[in-house]
Amino acid sequence: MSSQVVEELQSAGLRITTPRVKVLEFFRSTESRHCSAEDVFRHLVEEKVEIGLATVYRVLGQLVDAGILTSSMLDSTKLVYELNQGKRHDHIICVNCGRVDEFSDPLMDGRQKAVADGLGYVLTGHQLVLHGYCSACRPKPQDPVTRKKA
Amino acid sequence: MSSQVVEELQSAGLRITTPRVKVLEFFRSTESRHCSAEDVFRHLVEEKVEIGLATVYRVLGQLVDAGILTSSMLDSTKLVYELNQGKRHDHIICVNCGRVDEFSDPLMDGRQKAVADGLGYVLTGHQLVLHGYCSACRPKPQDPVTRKKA
DNA sequence: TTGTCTGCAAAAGCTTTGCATGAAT
DNA sequence: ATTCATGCAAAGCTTTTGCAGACAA
Repeated sequence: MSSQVVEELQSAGLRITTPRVKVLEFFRSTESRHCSAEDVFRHLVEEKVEIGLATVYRVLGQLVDAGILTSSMLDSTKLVYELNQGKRHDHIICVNCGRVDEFSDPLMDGRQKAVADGLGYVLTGHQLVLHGYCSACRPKPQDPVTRKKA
Repeated sequence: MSSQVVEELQSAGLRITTPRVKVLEFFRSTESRHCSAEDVFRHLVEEKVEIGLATVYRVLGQLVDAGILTSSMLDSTKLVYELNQGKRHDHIICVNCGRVDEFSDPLMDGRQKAVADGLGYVLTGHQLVLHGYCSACRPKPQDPVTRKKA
């Protein structure tokens, strides 16, 4: 049980409990940055951690409140959580394979602020997800289907 | 029963039924452009229309498929529907009073495409909602709370 | 008539909550 | 010893689906 994780929980004012440690360790160890509550739950159950789904939801909420995780609605059906690495970002998701990439673009932020201003609003935040075909899924020039006959 | 609505349904290839007519007439008559299924259902029930919530959902889906309505997730808990007035747009919602405004900004679209390109994606769509304080809800210069003492 | 639609009730999918037990400090 | 957290089951919300009866064309 990583002491880094323990310290992180303590400085967030959270008691050290198995569910909290395991959930946070999971995020620190997994390749897949974006996980739903169900994803986390299944992973932990596979690792023989005794935990309830309701607890996973509760812990995820606490970690978000503590600023350790962030959550976002990537697909309009469920929340996904990821480690908060400081820099705010938005997501782009491949409509074919589900791959998710992150980005942050000051010029886009500027446009959002300008649009809000123009409508008399003081911008406080936004929710943005781009959809498209990632480089692996989009038709390529040398693709048989799209290549023109000689 | 408006013949305009009837024609609209017919050219969409939909049979003329009471639920379809009533739902569409509701959108053509209401001030509030953005309504959830529940909103539509309650309004119709108040007007003594005999209709089931499941039917409202089915009809809304059909009208969206027909391009007569569009739907969007403004608050991450439920879909809202609105008349499709041709021009694509995004929304900005007041975090205080819930007011919704619409906008469309070519420069912002340009940034989205540029960002997608930069990540190797072919952009196909997006989901965007801005959040902020509308002109009525934001602190104004002459506001007692914010005005500096002389 | 015939194929489609409706209403109702039940179910599905994600998330939250009530409650008694159990663990952390 | 207290206080807080957990697990389970039940409930909440939005949306979908199964089905028998009802309706449009």
